[in-house]
Amino acid sequence: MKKKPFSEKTIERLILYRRLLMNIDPAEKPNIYSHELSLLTGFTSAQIRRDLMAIGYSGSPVKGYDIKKLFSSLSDFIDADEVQQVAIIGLGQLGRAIVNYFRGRRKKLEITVAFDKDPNKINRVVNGVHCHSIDLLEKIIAEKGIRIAILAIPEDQAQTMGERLAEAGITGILNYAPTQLKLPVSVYVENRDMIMAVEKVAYFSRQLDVEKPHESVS
Amino acid sequence: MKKKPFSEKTIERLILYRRLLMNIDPAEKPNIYSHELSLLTGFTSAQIRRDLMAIGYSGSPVKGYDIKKLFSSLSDFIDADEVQQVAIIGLGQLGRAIVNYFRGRRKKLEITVAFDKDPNKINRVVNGVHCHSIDLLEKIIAEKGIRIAILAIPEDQAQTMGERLAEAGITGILNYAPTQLKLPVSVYVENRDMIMAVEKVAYFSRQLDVEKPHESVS
DNA sequence: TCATGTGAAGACATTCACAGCA
DNA sequence: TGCTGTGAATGTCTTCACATGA
Repeated sequence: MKKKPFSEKTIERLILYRRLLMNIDPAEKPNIYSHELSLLTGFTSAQIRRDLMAIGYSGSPVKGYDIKKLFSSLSDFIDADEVQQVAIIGLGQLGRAIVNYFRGRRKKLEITVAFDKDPNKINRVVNGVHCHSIDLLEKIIAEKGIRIAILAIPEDQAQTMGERLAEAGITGILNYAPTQLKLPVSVYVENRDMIMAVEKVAYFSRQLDVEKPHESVS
Repeated sequence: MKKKPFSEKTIERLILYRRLLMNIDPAEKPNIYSHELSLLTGFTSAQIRRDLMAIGYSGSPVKGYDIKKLFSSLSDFIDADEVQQVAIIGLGQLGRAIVNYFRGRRKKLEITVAFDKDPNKINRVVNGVHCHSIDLLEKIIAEKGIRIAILAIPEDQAQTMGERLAEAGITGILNYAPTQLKLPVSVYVENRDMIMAVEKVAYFSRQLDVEKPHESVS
């Protein structure tokens, strides 16, 4: 009856566990211990046991976790039953890179349509995805029942486009524009500003340098 | 004497505050209150006051925060004194998109060199950045004293390249490959796997849909 | 009056440490 | 013996709520 929602951090870890398990052949290695997952992920083994407990998966004290079953439990939890369609807005260099990189990587997620305003792209297939005029956004999203969008457009258009997406029925946005979208709480927004990411890395890199200025004298 | 380190989340917020202030003309609007920043960011005003307190900036109870001074305090905190150079590894579609997007956006951060193994790119200027052979990685990073790298290469090469970077003196890596890099703690790694990001958005989007299935009956 | 700065409380997340089991 | 599952403890982050000051 009581379903306490999972935190963003927990979800990220669960997604990571699954990705790591993908690289293991269950025929070669059928089981895995929490301390092994700890080595692979960098999280503590207690953390991992708690996460797996949270999705209701149980291992065996003798064999650890059954990789095949754990993988499938994680997938049941992470994925929807049906394939979730994703729309990408903006087929500039970044948009095309994302489409390219994404295609075929996940069974239950598919970028099925793109939107752009460049006439050279409209009604053409770019990197395997059909590109429509941005004018048809609302119509096509409604027709296809799409709920997820990736925003890869310049910042000055991001807020307006975010609003259009929300209005069109999108409930999840992955935003690559360096803009803090102001949208109703009924839309989940994940920001991936690259500049901020570099700034953050630069900051922490610098902290490490300060602690241990030159490793020249080893 | 005691400097308790800033958390990643705090740093992210500080970077965001600065970015938002960039969009405000101090001539038009010289001051800003914490509750105004709260509206812009979505964080509570108490949170914002604490963050600004943490970097030692004080506002006035009457006028709030002086935008010009706050901006400069934030910059002093976030930025290094000198320009920090950044190397990008991999000039595929994603790498070029990043370079393109990044150039000239921040005064104290500059992508000064790229590496690739494609002979068609080596020794050419791509999107304004000189591309070197990956064979020269260690040499050029040492010569230029670069400490920050962006990894935009396929996952099967990411771990090896991460190790080379660490060995070459890099202390901060922004990793776009879907790989959990195993590197010494003396290197700060920020992962930006796009697939994981989409999976996360898909998950939370779905949670919202479940709570409020169809907004058709408005 | 209304905003800042902040001690204290509260919420949330992680780790400890051990019972229980095969 | 050596793991999982988990109550309890600890640690971290966020918010509350109010003293203070113009």
